[in-house]
Amino acid sequence: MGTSLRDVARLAGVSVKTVSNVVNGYAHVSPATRAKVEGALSQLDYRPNLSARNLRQGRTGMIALALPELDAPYFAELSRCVIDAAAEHRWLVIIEQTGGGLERERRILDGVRDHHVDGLILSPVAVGAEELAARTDDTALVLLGERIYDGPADHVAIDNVRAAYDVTEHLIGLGRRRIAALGAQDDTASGTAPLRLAGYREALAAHGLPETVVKVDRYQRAEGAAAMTRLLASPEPPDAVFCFNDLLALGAMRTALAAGLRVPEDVALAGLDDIEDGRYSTPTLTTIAPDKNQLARIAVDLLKQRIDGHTARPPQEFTAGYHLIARESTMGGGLSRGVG
Amino acid sequence: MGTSLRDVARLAGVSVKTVSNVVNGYAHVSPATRAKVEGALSQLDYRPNLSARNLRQGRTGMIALALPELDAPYFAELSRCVIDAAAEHRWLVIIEQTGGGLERERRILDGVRDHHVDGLILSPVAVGAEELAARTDDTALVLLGERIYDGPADHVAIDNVRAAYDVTEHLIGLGRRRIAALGAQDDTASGTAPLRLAGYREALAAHGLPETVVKVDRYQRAEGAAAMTRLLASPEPPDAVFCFNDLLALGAMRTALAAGLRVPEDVALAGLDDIEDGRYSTPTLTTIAPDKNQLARIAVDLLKQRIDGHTARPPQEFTAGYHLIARESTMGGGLSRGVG
DNA sequence: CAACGTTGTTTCAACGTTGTAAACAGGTGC
DNA sequence: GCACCTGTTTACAACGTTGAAACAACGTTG
Repeated sequence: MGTSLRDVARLAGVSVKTVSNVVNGYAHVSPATRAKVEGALSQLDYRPNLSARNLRQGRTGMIALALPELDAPYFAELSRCVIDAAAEHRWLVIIEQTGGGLERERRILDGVRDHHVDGLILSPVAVGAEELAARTDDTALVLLGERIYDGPADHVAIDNVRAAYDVTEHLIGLGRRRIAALGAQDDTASGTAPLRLAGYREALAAHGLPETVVKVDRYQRAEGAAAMTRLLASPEPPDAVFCFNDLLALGAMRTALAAGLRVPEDVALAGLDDIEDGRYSTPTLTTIAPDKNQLARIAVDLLKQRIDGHTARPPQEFTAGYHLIARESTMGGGLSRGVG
Repeated sequence: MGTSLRDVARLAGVSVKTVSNVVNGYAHVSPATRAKVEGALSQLDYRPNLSARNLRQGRTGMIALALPELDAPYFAELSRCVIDAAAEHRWLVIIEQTGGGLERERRILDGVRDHHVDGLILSPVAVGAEELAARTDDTALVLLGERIYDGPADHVAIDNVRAAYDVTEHLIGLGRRRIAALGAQDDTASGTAPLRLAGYREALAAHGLPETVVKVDRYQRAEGAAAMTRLLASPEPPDAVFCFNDLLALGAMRTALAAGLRVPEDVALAGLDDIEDGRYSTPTLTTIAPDKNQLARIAVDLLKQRIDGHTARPPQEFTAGYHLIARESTMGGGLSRGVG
């Protein structure tokens, strides 16, 4: 359908390969022919056929980004960063949604060849280290956002243990003593939940405080709301809750306010992710802000290295930065409270 | 790199084309050879090379979805629906972010051929009807979510005028009399803003009520917050505000609560989009819920028709359903109020 | 001036797939 | 035995591109 090199070559009166050379910026083309060819190129409005180019070169110029759900704000924001970072390498990004399920994560790991992307950035939830090690596909792979010990692939994340420690210590520093953790998960070996839990425990232990842990199935508002209901029903409700992500925190906040509690006076709340919602909730949400752009950039750059063939290098761990943002849900100063 | 038809053919002792026939489910293959070939296929774990197939067939099996920003919750949720709907046709989706800018929208319209996607679903913001009509690319195109009059492409959206009318009437029905509209835009001919404004005006006119209109540049929380500040500073502040999308409403809510107002007692707020955030804000947000799945499905199906060659059909308009969800930000019953 | 390197251009083959058309086998009917 | 089906399989070419190698024209060097 579109114009091909053949058409351009015919019009310019040169060979197909010469046109190809001009298109690809090959050095040794005489100014005269180059001018001729470029004239023909723009006259016919030539666009290279990527399928053909990819077939010839064995590359597709596309990478896949597989994450649990696009409509979780954290992942949407992260996706945006990845797409932007990939654009710098002239890569297109195909987004796959795993739903956090083992079955679909497996299918994606296994089916990368189907789509013929050059590489895959996976934000794993269910899949574990041995699964990963056993995969037959040798497409470049980078893991994003979870820690899989001794995994067979490069990995980027923030230091989840330290981040959780920092949040907990922030709450302790504000004088809170009954600090609950909301967001633990049924003991999956992988995942960030155990790491965040570890950081929380370390901080409490360092100050000799007791721990309260509430589990959830998924990191969604509804789960946060439900878990908070359980917490408030306990004989000694917490005076602070560290939620393992912002969505849980926003759900918990909804429950607390609806129950007539003041946030943070009666109960302080903190999350992790720094999604935009938390900047506009009432009260605004204290959180850990991972450097999403850095995460995305490192992931993309690592993938690029793998794809370009530096595959000899053993899998490595990379850590992106984060910082604590103290807002009204712990510091107060906001004007919200429940109707007592 | 991967196994090709050639390898499978060699192993099965048949021709390449026979393997191709088996892979593609061609009817006239004897059970014996089919069995042989299928054995070889699974033994070698064959996966078709999409680049080659696409080159041969002139199709890529991918569509592009171009929208302003992936990290606006409405678009993230919509993307999810589009990806799911596209998956039913075995299409992959490449997401392009326009930032709502004219320049990038133009580049995408013009550059579709670069990526060699089979079709494009565009959620236009800046680009107008005449731009669209002038485009040289003949790739299948469906417009999503905005109304471009007499556009040269199929178009899907909800009935924005009626939706805005419904929200406004909802507010009137609750006894509000000073109802402001938040979210008008500098007179761009295209876009949904004029439509929503029209619906708002119709409803007010039907009840002989005065109008107050506040403009914003972008549909983001921060703009909603700022615009609300301006509204509250006026001599006669509104007792209800219809925000043209949920993000604006959440920003406005933040400002109202921070100013010590009770929502909805002092000022009722309504939005449009039904993003998840609004179900967990305090108070929860009254809104119009467009049927996002239906929007996505219609858009994808239309694109499929265009791609499959029913191009003779003139461009059409399609309307997806919506419904009003009355929540605490207008109905009350929530427990949130500012500190008076 | 012969051998050689450089620059500019072309020819050729191949990437993996599938549509077309043709070849082939095994019938049936006459 | 021949023409004629139907079902099954194959050879060939082509999609648009680019690496490798070949070639021609020229300037440099020994």
